[in-house]
Amino acid sequence: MKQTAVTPVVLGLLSLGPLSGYDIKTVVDRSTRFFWAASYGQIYPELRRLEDEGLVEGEDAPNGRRGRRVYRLTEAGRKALQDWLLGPETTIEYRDESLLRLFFGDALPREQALGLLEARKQGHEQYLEILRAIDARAGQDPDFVDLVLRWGMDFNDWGARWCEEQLERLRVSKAA
Amino acid sequence: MKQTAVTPVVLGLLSLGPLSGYDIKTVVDRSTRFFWAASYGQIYPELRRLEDEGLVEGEDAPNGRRGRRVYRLTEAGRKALQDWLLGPETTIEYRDESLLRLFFGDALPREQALGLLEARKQGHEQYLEILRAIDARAGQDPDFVDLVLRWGMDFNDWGARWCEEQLERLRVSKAA
DNA sequence: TAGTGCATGTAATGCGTTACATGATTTC
DNA sequence: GAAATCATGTAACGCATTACATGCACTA
Repeated sequence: MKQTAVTPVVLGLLSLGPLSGYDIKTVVDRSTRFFWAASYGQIYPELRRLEDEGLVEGEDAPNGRRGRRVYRLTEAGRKALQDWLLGPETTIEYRDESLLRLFFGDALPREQALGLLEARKQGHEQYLEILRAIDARAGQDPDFVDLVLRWGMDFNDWGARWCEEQLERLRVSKAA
Repeated sequence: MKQTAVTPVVLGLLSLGPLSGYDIKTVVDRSTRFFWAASYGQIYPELRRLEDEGLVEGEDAPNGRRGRRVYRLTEAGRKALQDWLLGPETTIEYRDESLLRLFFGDALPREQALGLLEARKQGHEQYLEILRAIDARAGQDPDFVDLVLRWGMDFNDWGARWCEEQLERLRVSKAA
């Protein structure tokens, strides 16, 4: 079975219930996009491909005259999702621009370099607020969906504290 | 000035001292690749582009008959790096496959889903070991290079603990 | 009736990785 | 003398994003 970056998201979201391509994009933008984005240009072709492979089944479900096609996971699709979940990890790729900046902080006067740390801290704090807002309106999400949201909040909380600690440490070592 | 993903790494690494394209790739693979990768296919064309723009200067420094070209940052290049360091953040894109798996953990029987968390924990532990090994042989790195390494170790330490805590919490809630 | 949201889809573009080619030098 | 490392470079490929096109339905 062919795998691209979008395959597991589509399969995974459909495991939570039937969705249209548009729905999938909407849900992605409200949830996984924080650690796994997907665009229309990937989603629609992928849905057709998965249907050809028998992993999902599409059904026309128009709203009045407006077309709409809803997909649901087949048994084979659920199996494929589980195989992926239990299989070996393939993609290990992070891109953290703020960390890259920090890494080159020595190219800046000390005060401005510390500003980079301060900015990172604020980034964490803002992120935490966004996630808290999502958390507040989150109803009864499945356990592991909830777990990942919790991770996001805990991580950003930790990250903000870490920056603060280092800021203090570096300010002291500068004074020394 | 044109910016691609590889621009800041090249400029940044050259700010620490003159390097060849090959050197840059080697250093990247030992340091930034954890949060910012780069390939030969990006590095070599980028060096020429940056030279055309006057941000770096290349000098032939062959070893015997074997060609070698070493680049150093110009004043304009240092300025460009600083501008980037202080400018607005552009790329915010994470890909965390392990988190994506966790997110869809509900599609698995409970025990196997908890295995996903356990696997993530082990991932953090292994990563931590790798970084500790780097830390041990790290000599006198610049402050902020050091800071980022420290971040990596602290983050993975935190991550492993977090997984452990959640594992305990979920095991209890299951028993309830 | 104008604007927003629903809904599907594709073409162009840009970019990064992979794989390959070439050859010198060092090390075992 | 074979293997690993140094060193540069490019072409092909795959993939994801962006932008665009189209049109219905609801609501202020």
